[in-house]
Amino acid sequence: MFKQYTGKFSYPEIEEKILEFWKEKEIFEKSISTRDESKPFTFYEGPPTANGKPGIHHVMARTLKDLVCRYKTLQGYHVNRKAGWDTHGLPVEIEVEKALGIKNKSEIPEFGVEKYNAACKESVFKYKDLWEKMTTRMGYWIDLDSAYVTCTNEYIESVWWALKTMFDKGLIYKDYKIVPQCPRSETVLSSHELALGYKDTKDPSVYVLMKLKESELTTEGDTYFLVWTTTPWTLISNVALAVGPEIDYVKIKTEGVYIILAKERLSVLREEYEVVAEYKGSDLAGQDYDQLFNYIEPNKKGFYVVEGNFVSTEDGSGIVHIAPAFGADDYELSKKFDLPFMQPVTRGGLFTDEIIDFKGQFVKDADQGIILKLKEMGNLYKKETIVHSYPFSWRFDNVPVIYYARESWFIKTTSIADKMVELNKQINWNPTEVGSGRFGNWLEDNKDWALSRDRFWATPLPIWVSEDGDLIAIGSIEELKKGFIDREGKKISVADIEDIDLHKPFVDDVYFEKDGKKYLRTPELIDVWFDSGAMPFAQYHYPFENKELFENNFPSDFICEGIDQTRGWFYTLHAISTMLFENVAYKNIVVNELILDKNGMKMSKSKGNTVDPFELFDKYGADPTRWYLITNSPPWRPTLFDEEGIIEVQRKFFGTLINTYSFFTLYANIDKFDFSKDLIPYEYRPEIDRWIISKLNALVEEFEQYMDNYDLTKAARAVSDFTIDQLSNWYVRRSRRRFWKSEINENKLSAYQTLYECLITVAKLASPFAPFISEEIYQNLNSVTKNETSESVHLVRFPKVTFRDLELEEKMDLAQRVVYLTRSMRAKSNLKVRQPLKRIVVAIDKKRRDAVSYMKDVILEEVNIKELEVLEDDSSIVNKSAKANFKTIGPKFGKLVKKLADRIADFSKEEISILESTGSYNLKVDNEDVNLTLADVEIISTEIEGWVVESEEGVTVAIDSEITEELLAEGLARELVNRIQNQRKDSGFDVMDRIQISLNSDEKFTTYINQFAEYIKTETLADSIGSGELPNGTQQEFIIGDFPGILTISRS
RNA sequence: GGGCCUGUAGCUCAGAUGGUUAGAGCGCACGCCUGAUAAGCGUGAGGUCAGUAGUUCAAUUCUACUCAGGCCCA
Repeated sequence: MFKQYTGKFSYPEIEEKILEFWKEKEIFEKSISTRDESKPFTFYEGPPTANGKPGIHHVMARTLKDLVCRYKTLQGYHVNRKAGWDTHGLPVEIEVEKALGIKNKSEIPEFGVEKYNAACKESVFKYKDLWEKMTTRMGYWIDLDSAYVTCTNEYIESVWWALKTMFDKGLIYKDYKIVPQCPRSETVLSSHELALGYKDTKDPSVYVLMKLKESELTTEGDTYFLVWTTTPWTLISNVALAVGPEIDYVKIKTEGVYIILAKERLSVLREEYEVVAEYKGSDLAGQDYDQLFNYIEPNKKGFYVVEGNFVSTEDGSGIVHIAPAFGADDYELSKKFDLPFMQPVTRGGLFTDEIIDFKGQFVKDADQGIILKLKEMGNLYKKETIVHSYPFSWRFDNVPVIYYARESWFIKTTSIADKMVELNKQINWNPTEVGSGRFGNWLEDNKDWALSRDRFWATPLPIWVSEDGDLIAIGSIEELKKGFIDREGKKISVADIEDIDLHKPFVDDVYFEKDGKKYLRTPELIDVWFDSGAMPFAQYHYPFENKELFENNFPSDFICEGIDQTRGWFYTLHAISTMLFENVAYKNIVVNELILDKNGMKMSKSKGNTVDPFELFDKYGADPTRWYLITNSPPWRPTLFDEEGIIEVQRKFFGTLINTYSFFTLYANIDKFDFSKDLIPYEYRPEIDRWIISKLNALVEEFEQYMDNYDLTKAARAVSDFTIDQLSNWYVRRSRRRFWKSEINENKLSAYQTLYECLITVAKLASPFAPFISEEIYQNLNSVTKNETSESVHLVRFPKVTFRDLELEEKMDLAQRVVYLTRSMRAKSNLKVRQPLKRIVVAIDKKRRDAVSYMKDVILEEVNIKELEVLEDDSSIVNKSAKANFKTIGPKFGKLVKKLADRIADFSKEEISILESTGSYNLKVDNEDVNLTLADVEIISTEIEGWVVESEEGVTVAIDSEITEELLAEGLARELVNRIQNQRKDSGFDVMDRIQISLNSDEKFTTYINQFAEYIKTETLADSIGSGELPNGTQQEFIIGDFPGILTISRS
């Protein structure tokens, strides 16, 4: 017996049961072990940080990853799926600091770095259970047991190997980097933290005059550059001025002096002025000016004008003051022009002693004093206050963030930028625009990777420095063992220590001795992005172990993550692979966008619009949730999440699929169909069976193309459309009768075999997307037939295309069109389908005429009409009209198109018939000869004289609505059958029960009915129709047409 | 400020290598069907294809700009 569903179909219950089945039978393991290792499909899992709760967007990404891997498995690939956890980094530290009540970075050494890092490690796994639970529950198949973890010694060792390799290639160097930092805690802020702290604040807006040195620009008299800043304290460190090379500047005369500023910024001047000269920015470059403050003696040449393409004329004066220690653009320019570097400010934001007037003052507090000083010096042109958005430390109220140059280690990615751009072209990006746009531009505009971080919980930078600045890099534990640690005044070899931990503080205590010099570790850690970018090899502890395994699995065939990873994981994978292996890290990539709430807002805890995946799974099941996420919109478009959508998916696709399955089992169980009989060759099956099999194979073809193209949304939609429109609404509906007819013959067997094949194939195609329900259907079907050798739908081979009949598909398509037209006409003229009608007439072009005749029986049965007539070509009663085919006449006739189209629309019957019979027609438009062929014109039959018609795409249908006595009788009989059937059901009779019918109505009605007594009996499984009393019968009154009556039925 | 994406019916989304009638589902109104039935089908209402300009015989589609939303980076 096939399993039947009575009552409610509980998705979560079934899914839980399937999960147990998978676990018990080790289906996931088998999905890998049954595949040939020599045909690998490599997938890399981007490691999530497990210290936050998983959300709906994780379900999205994981569904995508899962379904591609499952699909490739069906295709016979060996798909290793190793999970991974990202465990290092600032987000972890922040969580821990909160938990421990640490407010300031400097408190951490007091607290104890060892204890602190232990807390970090623990915190990372806080939500690991929840993550694993979600992963399992949603059916994401990934090997959690062998997951790589970035904070293990093995993993770090591989990362060290990579760093040393780069170091040896000369790719790692030390330089300054401008970072936003909280002066109170002396902590560098990540961009995320920075974003937390923006608020509107009042700042001085100061215009300063800087005097030009004598040159051809100063011939008229004293000349000044007008310079604008909102951070007066940085003026002390000014070393240059920047202008936009293409920007127009003017020299004006005002208040007895000459001032240079951007032409577009003249409005900032406080007095009347007179323009005396104009320059391009490039003309000003190189002009020297006087140093504004003389606290610091420059160590090289500065104080001249340089070109900077970041200069704008949106605000200020169009001349930007440059202080390399306090701005990223500034610093970059200073490198380019070899400008002096002045940093008279401590990390805590206090002026150093050399600034005698302001020493010890917090820079922001010194602003007012500096402005006063400028006024005294006569260099202050104008002072205002502005309100603008400026970042503050999120840790402390009212502590402004200071941009500050700090020493940092860099990787020279610019030296391999060209290679990265070139390799990027080999990657199949989905969607393509991310690869060429967002990612491509990022590569083109490559800057060296700022590698180091001044924190505690991350991979230590394995570089040791001697007193005189010599560097050595350590690339393995083996090498580390050559170092020493001093414990309790004794020098111990690292090789003698058992519990080596490649983290702080252990590695900080290790030192090396070489050529009489002592090397100490540089205190920095590395960017946690380096960890994840190293996963292709670090996950296998390469090159220390698994050499072959790594080589066979590099590069990966497929990765998939959110768009926010563009400059994160996508980049670090690419950069590291390019540097170490001169190869791409991934060949195909699917990028998914964010999931927004139904109003298009970003989901966040503070807005309370987040969605708990577990709730969805419990309410609707994982499959409907997965299906919804994939089919709703392509993954690379922002998805508006709406629970209603899941309900709809559940009802429409899954509901229909299960309904179709239930229909099959209802009759298959009655007839004990178990597929034990031989397969009937497709050629010998009835038309409708051949048709649906052909459509099914078309689906398989289409599906495979979409999937191979990573068009996952389209693939799933195709499965859904087939199931609902073709399989359920046409095939099953058309074939119902064949299933419930009692005798078992070849025809019925064919119906079973056909529907069975459709169901099991749909289950296979849907299985990557909806792994649970497809498994359920597969198991139900196969447990009876044992037709398939695979233990699970996820172990089968992808279906092969076995049978197509394109001609038949086209014919059925046409038949469907005629049927839909006819139904629509019935609806409009209020002619119920149960009332048989005499005749329909179809007018259609010659080519398709035979096809309609051929499909006659299907059409007639479906619309309950007795005859179908296809009008012949020369039929005088068909009116035709012509329409221009713009696609062909456009290129041919160009400007004539409009007039020609009007002319064609006005074609007479005669003109159309000439064109139809000879295949061409000559005419003149605007005195130009025009030769039309049949292809240039679309000819449509628009009406048939004396009939009501409906037409669509060249198919015109007319209906003969005359109802004869006999047709009326048949219609009444059908109505009666309908009532009897309903009553059977209401009375709780079984489908197979035979019944007796008693009918009491007027004589005329009985006469009509008696003409169709046999028909009624067959349809309703009745042994007799009479008018006598029926004991134990159920009764109902009815009105059919104009006839009232009483109907009684009882079981025979 | 820069880069990228998006804007089509009340809602969620298709679509068009540029071709004259822009589709589907949901929702709404009306009707139908039903031995798959807490389903299904049809009909109808509902659109300046965000706006402006350009290219073209022809633009919702291509180009430029503008506006709105989103993401990433400054």
